[in-house]
Amino acid sequence: MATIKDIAKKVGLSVTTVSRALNGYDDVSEKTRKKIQLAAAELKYSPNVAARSLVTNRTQTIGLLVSGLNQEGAKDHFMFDILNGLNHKASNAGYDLVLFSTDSAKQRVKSYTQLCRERRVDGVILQGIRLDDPYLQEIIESDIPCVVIDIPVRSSKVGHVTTDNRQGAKKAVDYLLQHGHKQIAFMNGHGQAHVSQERLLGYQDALQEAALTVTQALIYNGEFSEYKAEVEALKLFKAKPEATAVFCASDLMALGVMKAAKRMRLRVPEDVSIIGFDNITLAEYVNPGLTTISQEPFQMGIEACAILLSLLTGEETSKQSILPTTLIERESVAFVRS
Amino acid sequence: MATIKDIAKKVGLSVTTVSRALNGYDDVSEKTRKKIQLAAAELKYSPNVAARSLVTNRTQTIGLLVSGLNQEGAKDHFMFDILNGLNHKASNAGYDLVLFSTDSAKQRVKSYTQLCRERRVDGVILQGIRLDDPYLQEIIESDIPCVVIDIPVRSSKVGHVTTDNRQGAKKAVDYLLQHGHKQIAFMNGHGQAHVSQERLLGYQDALQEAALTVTQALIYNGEFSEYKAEVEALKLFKAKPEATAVFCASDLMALGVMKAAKRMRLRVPEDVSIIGFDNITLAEYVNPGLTTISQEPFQMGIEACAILLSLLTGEETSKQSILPTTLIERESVAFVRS
DNA sequence: CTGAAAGCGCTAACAG
DNA sequence: CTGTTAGCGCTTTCAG
Repeated sequence: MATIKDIAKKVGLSVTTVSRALNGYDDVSEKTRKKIQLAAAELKYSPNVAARSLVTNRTQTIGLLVSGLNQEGAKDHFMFDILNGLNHKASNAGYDLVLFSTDSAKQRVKSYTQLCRERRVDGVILQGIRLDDPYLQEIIESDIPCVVIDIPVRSSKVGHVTTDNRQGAKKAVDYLLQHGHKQIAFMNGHGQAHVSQERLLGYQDALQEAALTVTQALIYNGEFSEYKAEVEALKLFKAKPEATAVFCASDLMALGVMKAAKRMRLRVPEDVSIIGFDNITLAEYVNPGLTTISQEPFQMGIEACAILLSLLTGEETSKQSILPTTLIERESVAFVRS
Repeated sequence: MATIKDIAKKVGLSVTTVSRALNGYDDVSEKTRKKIQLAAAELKYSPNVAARSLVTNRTQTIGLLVSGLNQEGAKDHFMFDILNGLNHKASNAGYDLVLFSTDSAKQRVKSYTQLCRERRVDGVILQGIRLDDPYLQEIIESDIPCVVIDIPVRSSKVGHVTTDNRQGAKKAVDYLLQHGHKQIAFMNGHGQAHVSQERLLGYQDALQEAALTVTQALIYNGEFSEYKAEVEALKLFKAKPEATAVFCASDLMALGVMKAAKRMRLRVPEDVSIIGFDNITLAEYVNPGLTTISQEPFQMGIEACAILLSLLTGEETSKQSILPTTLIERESVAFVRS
């Protein structure tokens, strides 16, 4: 593999000049630059980024640190869409993405900070991390520029991007309210997700605004899992047959709830209305079509990358971004039967 | 950021000893090793992989080179599943994944070989590359170990993994034949995909075995796009109303064909039977459920990584892997009306 | 406009 | 068991 030295030898110049010519410095005559570029091409030269970053201390690499990357993620394509947005923005800015995935097993070996330091990533984007994650605090407090998705953290070297979950949840419940529902159950995710906390607040906001009382017995946790939600919904439908609607904190869970309804011989939306959150692809294809609150993971990826990039350049911009939601009307919500 | 030198200074030993202690060489006393490890922890030392790879010439990094990574890919989660399998295997082997994504625009700037050389990836996995890709040949002929997905290449430093597409396609058409269909259309992808070529062969095999003639007028190309397939299917249904079944080279295209059928007021499966390929998540949720040939992208990722790893260690194993398919029966195929 | 020299952090002979 | 030395490929003062 040709090095800068080989080029220098070939054209009879010093490595310094070659380096500067190739990096576009203007203190080199166009004539020699041409000569050097030609030689570089002939030798099929590629710069060695390892050598470069050893001296510059920058790697032009962004880490993507994901917890719980697995096949489940194919159904809700949240992670994939974020990756896409990230990649889109990052590659345009000349950065490459390196993927760090962890799970509870691997965490014990290396902390997130370790992972990032070893690879000397210029910055990192965190996704799918729980609030009680043992390594979250450490990396936030480190000097590694990072932006975390769906956890509101605030510090000089940390940004975050999330969806307006509270508002989104309120929209969903308001919509149910407008359809005459008064006994509205809530299938939430779990307590260690910030989005769940927010969506719970939105649920409460809506009910309170409608002068309805929030009853704990109508709130379940489906752990963001389709199957778990189905199991919980079965309990719900048995314990609270008076519930005429359920707001689900994710579309995947909404699918689980629909399955439960079917098993209980409850028709959607005639007997029970269901509204989801996310607007995953399945929501559109499923029968009946799932009414839901859409969020934009692709855009989140874009924004996350933009914030990180500004963190890297030291540019003074907003370090947070909260994206709006929109209600997507389909067929899973109906007016309550009188 | 602490270096090996800082540790050496702190414990009063040479950098060599520190290096060897940390890398688990056995020619260092357990006592000094302990001391060094302690000092390393205290200084929050992380090895600098750039420096290391500069001398070892290995980066412990695998490149994943994808063409056409975009949001469409969320629906068929092929890429995501592969990524998952890859990541699973790679991270267990101590490799990190770096993502290179290209599209027709970016390709002109840097060849795949360039990309890989600069980052000095130890090996690379190629996915989503068309047969007529201008840079495919170059990287295959380079000395970079690589394994390509869904293109059969054979050379000492190149492996490949794919699905038994010909056999899979034959299964699909056989199944249609068993249901009495004789006028079977084929919605293929495009000519620059090896899988399309194979699936076409499988389609022909089945028809010939049944002593039916293959008529070009029943074969369309949907470019693996849902929308394009819908448009083409509309033409098909108009031009060839005698067709009672269509085999689609991807589930996504099958969905497009279903939409076209609906627009033509053709019922699936009563008026027209449809069978897909891939077994994407949607296939199960759609109505009617889509009968299809399943392949295992996650497993492909695993195998691809395994082959690459063996290429890296120079281990002598098979450099190719062809995965079997299975027929998934759902509701989109019926017996032909007599 | 060009070159010499130092050094980024690490590993790897080779001695002792 | 430990240390000396050289060098990976590159950028970056500092001189000329």
